[in-house]
Amino acid sequence: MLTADIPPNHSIYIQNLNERIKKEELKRSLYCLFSQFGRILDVVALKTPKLRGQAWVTFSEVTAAGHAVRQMQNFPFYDKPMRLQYAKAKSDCLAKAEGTFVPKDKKRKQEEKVERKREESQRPNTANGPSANGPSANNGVPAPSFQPSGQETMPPNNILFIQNLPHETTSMMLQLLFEQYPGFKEIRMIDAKPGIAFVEYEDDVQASIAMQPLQGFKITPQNPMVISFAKK
DNA sequence: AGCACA
Repeated sequence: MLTADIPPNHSIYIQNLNERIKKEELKRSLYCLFSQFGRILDVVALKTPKLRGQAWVTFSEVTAAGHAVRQMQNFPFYDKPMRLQYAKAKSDCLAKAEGTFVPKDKKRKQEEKVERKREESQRPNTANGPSANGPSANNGVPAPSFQPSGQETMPPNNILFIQNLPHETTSMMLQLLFEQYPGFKEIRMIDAKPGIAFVEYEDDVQASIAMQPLQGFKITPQNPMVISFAKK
């Protein structure tokens, strides 16, 4: 089994992410998407040359990470199928919580210990030449199946915007879910736009209270719903 | 492809 000889970990390692998405939006969207599996302790994404297109999501429970890796494999996210594995190392946030966190310079020393075997008198100048990566015009990738496109960062609103619903979803199904929370007013769906819905509450606070427990709720196994505040 | 915590 080539896929992963990596032992279970609280953190999952995600690759093949859309590199055009800004770091903060990416982290927000990953948080929304993965919170269905359990409590998320941290999301890490860097845009450095070596680390772009990748992210780590750390769960409070290893079992949550396991479910995430299996169920979200190849999930189309910003138009690209996610590749998921367990992370290879423990996340710093967890190590800090356990009090076993080793600051970075000490970590370096440990690595050097291993490298001492190959002690080289001098490093040949084979290091990275000037990067030949021009700003390649990211060949326009259109209309993904799941495109949060900044919605997560909307300010609170009494209307919620729901995405990634299976096309067979009815407003009655959604009502059963959303009316459990106080202040519920109505569901609005648009026949010409399957897969999305608007849910109205009396006020912003009630809307955000409903958003949290229903975030990532699955009407079918393939459709964790993605909830954000509607645009004003 | 690429396994970090700015």
